[in-house]
Amino acid sequence: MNVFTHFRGIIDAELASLSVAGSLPAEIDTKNVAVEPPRDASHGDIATNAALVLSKQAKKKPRDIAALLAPALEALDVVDTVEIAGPGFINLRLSDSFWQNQVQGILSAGKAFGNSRMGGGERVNVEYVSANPTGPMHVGHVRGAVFGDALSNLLQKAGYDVTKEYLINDAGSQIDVLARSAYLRYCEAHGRDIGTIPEGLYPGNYLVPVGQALKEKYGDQWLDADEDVWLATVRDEATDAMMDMIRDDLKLLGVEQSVFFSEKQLHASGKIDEVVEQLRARGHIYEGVLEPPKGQKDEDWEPREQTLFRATNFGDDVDRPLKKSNGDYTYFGADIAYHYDKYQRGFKSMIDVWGADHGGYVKRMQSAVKGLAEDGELDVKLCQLVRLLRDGVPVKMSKRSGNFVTLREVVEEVGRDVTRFIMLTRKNDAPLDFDFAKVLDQSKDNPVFYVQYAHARVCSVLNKAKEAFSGLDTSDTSLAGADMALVNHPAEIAMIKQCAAWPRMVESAAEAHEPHRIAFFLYDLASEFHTFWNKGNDEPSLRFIIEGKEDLTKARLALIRSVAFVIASGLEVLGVKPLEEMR
RNA sequence: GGUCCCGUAGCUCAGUCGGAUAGAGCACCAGAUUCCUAAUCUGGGGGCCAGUGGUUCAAAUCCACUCGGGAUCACCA
Repeated sequence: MNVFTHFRGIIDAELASLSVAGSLPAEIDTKNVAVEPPRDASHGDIATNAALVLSKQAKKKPRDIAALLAPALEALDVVDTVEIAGPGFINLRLSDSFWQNQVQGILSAGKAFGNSRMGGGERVNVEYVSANPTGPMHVGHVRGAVFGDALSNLLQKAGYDVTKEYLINDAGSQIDVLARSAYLRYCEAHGRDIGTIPEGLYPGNYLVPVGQALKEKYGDQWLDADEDVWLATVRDEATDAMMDMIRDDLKLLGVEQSVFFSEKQLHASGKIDEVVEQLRARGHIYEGVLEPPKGQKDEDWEPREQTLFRATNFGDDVDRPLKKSNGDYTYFGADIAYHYDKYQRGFKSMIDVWGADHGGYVKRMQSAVKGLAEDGELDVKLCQLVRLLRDGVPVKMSKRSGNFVTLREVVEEVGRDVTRFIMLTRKNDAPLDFDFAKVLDQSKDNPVFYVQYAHARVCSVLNKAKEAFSGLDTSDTSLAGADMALVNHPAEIAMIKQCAAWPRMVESAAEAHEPHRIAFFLYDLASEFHTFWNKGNDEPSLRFIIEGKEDLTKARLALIRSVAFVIASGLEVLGVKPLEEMR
């Protein structure tokens, strides 16, 4: 249960009955009322600004409203004290027994603790990665992949019905380049000397096996043939091969999307025409000439009449072209149709995860969604660059020479779990440093290690306890029956409170579409746990296993088992496996 | 020139729908060590939240402008 929404319900009910009693106006708007943990723990466990928010509506002083509300809250069994503080905050302090009782709930929920119904089963589409199928995944793709995946998991946990999706950009001119590059390798497979790969084609060795496969499947029929003979087939074959490779790479990272949507199919199905006509019918499209961009001299710029979408009607800066000079649709044109397709498939809520270099594209896409469907919602999350380092020294990469670090290399060197966790240790729109040495460091400076270590320590204590008390049942159901009243040290209660904050964390992170908050929360929780552990060094009576006191030991085991469940629950969102022992 | 993102302790960064005395890690300073895993621990100093103005009972948070850093700007995706 989410402690704060629980009390929110109680406070709302009390406000309503004050309305009925005439102490507050009949119609009150409580949507800005917050029931949350106070920033300063000395203010208690739960704080509400209700009196402040309602002051103007009720035409009463905040502290007077607080005084109306306080008695009913004071009357609750689980509330120890109620105080009216500062300008009119109401601070509640809950009884130890209330917190102690939370442990049982956590143990019975297990890793499902924190699951929320906030989303109400609403369908959400999260599109991420969508790397061009022209080569293997490289580090630049990793962050978006991990972010999108964790965000999807997070939304799922918060009660949304999430579809993880990938758009295959298999229609653009880069696919022709891919096909020509693969064709060269096909010639090479037939023993031709291809020399150095010409500028503008993909030089990577990963196309060698594709050339081989083409040779085996199609023989020598295309040698010395015109491009229009083989291009279409090689395009398809090469794209398929690249997508297989990309799916394998993603699998290494633990990313498995359920829908792979082909841009080419979008063109072929006539969907784009359909959507453009629909926009035209709504008056969002016209033929016109754009102003040249200011401040930047572009020699090639020439005024030209083209098909434009009135993005400016929806907050964009200029209207955007839907067709290229050769009559083909622009990527934007196709993308509008793609988003409309998602909408028609039942996703009113869509999230796109892009690299930060696509930031200039956000407004026009959101404009298009608004232009097509008033109730459609598109949130675009931009992921900033990852700086790869090795012992503090930047790793040099050059895309031109094909010398980039691949996703596979990263995952094979440091592991999936470490890669995923580190990618979420920064806000998505802030740049992130990824140091091969530091992420494997086994010290508290490394958040992955620190969190994993906390989980492993709990597992280790549970094992030790079975040795200390022969026949002790440490199963979750047994621990759930422990006498939690024995766990009453302030540090223990604080530990429970932090675990109990987990459901609220899930909801707020999901609402903000910010999975990194989970990583920070886990770090804080682990930190609290380690600190508690260390207290046992100074004060042996605070250790988890107390010889001769089986009931107390069991209660403490129940507590730390809860901590482990919350950590496991959080790691699951991040797509990281909790460790039962280190190394 | 337009647009978007960023600017918080010496460094790297958190900061929830606007909420009470702005937090953490590193670094620095001072202590601790027979201990369930020392793969260290405890405590301390350190801030004009880039700046100015505005909205509000209340602003790091919202709005406007300025400064500084990055990204991007029809016919690529």
